[in-house]
Amino acid sequence: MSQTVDRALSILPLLAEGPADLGQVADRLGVHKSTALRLLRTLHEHGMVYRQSDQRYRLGARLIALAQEAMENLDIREIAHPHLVRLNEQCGHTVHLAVYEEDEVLYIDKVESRYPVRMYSRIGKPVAITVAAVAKLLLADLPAAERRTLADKLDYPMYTSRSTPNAPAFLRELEKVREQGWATDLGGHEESINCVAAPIRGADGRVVAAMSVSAPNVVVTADELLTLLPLVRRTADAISGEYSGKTPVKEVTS
Amino acid sequence: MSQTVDRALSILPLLAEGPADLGQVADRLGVHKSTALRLLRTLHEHGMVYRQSDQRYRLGARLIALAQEAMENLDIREIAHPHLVRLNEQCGHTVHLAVYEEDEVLYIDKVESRYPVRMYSRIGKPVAITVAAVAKLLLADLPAAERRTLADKLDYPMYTSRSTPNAPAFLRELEKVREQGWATDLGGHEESINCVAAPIRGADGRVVAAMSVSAPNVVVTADELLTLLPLVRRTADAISGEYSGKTPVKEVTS
DNA sequence: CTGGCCTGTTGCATGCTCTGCAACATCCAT
DNA sequence: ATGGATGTTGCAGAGCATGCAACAGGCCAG
Repeated sequence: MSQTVDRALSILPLLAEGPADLGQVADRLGVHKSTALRLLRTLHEHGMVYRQSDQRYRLGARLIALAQEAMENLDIREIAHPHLVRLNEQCGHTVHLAVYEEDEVLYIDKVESRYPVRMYSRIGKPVAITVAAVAKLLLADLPAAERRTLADKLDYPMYTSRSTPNAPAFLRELEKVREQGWATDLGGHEESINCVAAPIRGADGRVVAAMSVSAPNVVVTADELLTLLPLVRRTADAISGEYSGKTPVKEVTS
Repeated sequence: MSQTVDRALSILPLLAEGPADLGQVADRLGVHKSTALRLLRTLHEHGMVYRQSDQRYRLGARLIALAQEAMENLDIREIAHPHLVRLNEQCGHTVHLAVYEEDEVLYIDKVESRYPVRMYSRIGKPVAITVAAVAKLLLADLPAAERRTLADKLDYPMYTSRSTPNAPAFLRELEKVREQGWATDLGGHEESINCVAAPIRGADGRVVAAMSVSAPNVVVTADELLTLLPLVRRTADAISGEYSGKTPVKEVTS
């Protein structure tokens, strides 16, 4: 809607791929160098980009700090965290918390496995949306029409032979997940890693977040992991209860 | 430099304080509601802000994802991480890695203490710049003029009775840190927590990052923690060596 | 040393694009 | 129903971003 801002913001994902110099930015934006320079300057003043010693630009520190504050403002996270920790203490595996927002699913919290083998994932990282158990739960709760639109828009990378191959298969899976009220990912993202996930619901019954327990085959088999399902669901329900019960009003001392 | 972008970006820190509605945003920007609306719409299209169910805006998921990528692009982090883990295995305490950028110091990596008592800090969180040991190291390396300018600009919150009280004291402390090549924070941020920190230097000898070991009084006394100094310095030097040695050129497959 | 080439920077005139206004829409509480 | 919130749209005017061209500075090769 606003051309200038639109262009400026387009610079950020571009720089996320790696540092770039003025010329490269101008080219990829399709604008004159001087225009790109002024946009970058403005971004710089706000700390959104940083100019490294070789004069190239990369994403700046303020961006990281803002994202940090953004995550701390998500109150599901605060409420859920102690529960996640407790679950981790009980089962020992990696526990994740994720939310859906505008065609993306993001991990917003994580408690590491106490086993030496850890999986690669990071808070803030977008989830493999077509295969992750938490993603299935979050998407399964969308209205059917929206689900279909989104499913068509997605790519279906074959991380492994058990990855969701295409939109129809994905929609069928979502329907199943929707009915059973929980989800799994059995080697769909990484061959040797399995997950069980359960939904966290708000007062109105809508899914506001999802949590999962993940473990590699070498630690527990998929079947053994599935025995944890009741525990995971109980934890998720406990969080749901607390989230719905407490006043969702946040007092911010500004 | 660019008014429109400037205004749009000003919205982000504003929303970081907490969700706000259109009117509040317009007021605090000093613009007409319709203007604020269009800016917010543009931010929304880029996923930088999110409109929650009560129509208020808050920071969006793309911001978090971008920050995530930004951190992954910092190569000091990749190089340092295994060293930090090893140090943590040796001493058991919380290990932090931080960088300075444009008047801010940020934690960019952390390995948690293996003791049950943990300290509150998060990756991406800005550091208490006037007291943290890592901050002192990073600032002590700036040119004297810049140091003075910055010191004047800062606030000096008295977190504890041992916090740095004002600019002159801070500059004196920086001078000392600069000469000795390491730094401590003995209860300057939280009464019962002490840190020892050492600098990580690039090929040109400039400090590019700083790392610290932190532990609460209840686990080890300040004196005991200080005995770890040689180990911390050795680790920092090892990282420095690897960072300088390797080709700093980053190949990006675009 | 000197010339060419590359990248980043500045001043300026043009006109596109952003702005504020006012009217409208919508919702809630009175 | 009626008033007053809040969010939204169309429009005309002008403020501001744009691209151009000229300049500055670094780097390499000759």
